[in-house]
Amino acid sequence: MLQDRLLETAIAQFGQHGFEGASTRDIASASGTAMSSITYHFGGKEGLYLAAADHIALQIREQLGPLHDRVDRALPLATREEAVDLLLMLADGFARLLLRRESEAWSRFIGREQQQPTEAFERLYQGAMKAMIDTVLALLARCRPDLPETERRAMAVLLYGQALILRVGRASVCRIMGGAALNQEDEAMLRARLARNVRCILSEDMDG
Amino acid sequence: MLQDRLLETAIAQFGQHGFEGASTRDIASASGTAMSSITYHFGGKEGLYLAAADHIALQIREQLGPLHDRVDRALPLATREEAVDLLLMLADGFARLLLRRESEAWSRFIGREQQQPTEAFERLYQGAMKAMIDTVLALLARCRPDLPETERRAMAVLLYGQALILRVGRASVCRIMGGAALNQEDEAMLRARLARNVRCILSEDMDG
DNA sequence: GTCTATACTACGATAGAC
DNA sequence: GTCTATCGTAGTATAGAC
Repeated sequence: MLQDRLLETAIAQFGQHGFEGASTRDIASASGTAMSSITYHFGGKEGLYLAAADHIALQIREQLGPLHDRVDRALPLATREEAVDLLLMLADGFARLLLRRESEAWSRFIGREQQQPTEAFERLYQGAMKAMIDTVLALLARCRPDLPETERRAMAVLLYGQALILRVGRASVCRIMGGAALNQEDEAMLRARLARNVRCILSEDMDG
Repeated sequence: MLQDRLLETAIAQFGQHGFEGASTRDIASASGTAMSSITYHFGGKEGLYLAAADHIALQIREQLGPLHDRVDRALPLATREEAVDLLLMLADGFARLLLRRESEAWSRFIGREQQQPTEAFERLYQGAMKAMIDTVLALLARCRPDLPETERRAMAVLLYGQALILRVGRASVCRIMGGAALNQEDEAMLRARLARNVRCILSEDMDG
């Protein structure tokens, strides 16, 4: 489908060069069509950009939806220990997603929006991120009822950062791990260490 | 100084719009000069970009240098507990830097280079990041001699992520904390929680 | 629906006046 | 050193053919 091809190309190009750096001519020709198709289907460059954001939100929902649903269903009846396990599952699912090559294109797109939010960020947030964050906060409330709400929110932020760095700071991550790219063992170790961190933080001495 | 004014403007504009999105005309006029000054002083757009990267590395060294030196000097004689405290100091210094408004401009610049490394990343890494990472790894070796080297590197990555999210994922951080911007209490809580996470991870049960 | 042709704007580089 | 003027290229948008 022409529209989908344009969207995929747009995500890659906008992610790589930014909104202003990407050119509609290039996006169109890389999709095997003429530039004016973009005007026709999306109304222009900006319409294409927003449609790309919606497309990304949809992809993320498709990727994490099943896992997310499973966690949401299990949450109401979960004990504290089960909630810890659910959060570990969710964190690992997210980490796996961010380590996959396929996430590179759209994560660049999101990365730009994080630092420079436009209307597209609102679509990404409402379309994909909000539900996930709410679930994480609910899980944290179950795991650490001893902490004030604000501190649990801070925990969610820092947890999010530990996963996000795997994609957003990839250049540094490779340097720190000591190679040009991440190999299988690096990825396994990062995921394992993330799990240990989460477990450790969630089971921290509750007098604290 | 005209050069410095151009560099400051360039960091802001390159960070905001990317290399291709930023225009030398705009950078020049925002610096109160003509575009051809860029050609004269930096040889062109690319020269300005690389000089901007060097300028950022210098700024970071100036900001974190004193703290970093203090830690480096204390490290050789530090006990495990003292090493934990040194790492906490370093992490908090980094977090404070990333929470400051001034870090916004150059962090956007670095953020782009992280996902799309060019020669500028090499300069940033060699000029500012490498020394910091080495110190963190040395501190981790002191704190957690029980862990294999690779796992300590993974720890460094995840620690780095927890600080970096404060700047790089700011839009999400604000949403999670529940406001349009971070207020004093949010920042204090994020820093406190980061410290608790670090202490918790470093003092984790050493059986493994 | 998709393409070609064209209009208009803005870009970076460069030459030359001061 | 800094500015103005100009050149060639590349950007988006749009009208109209098919």
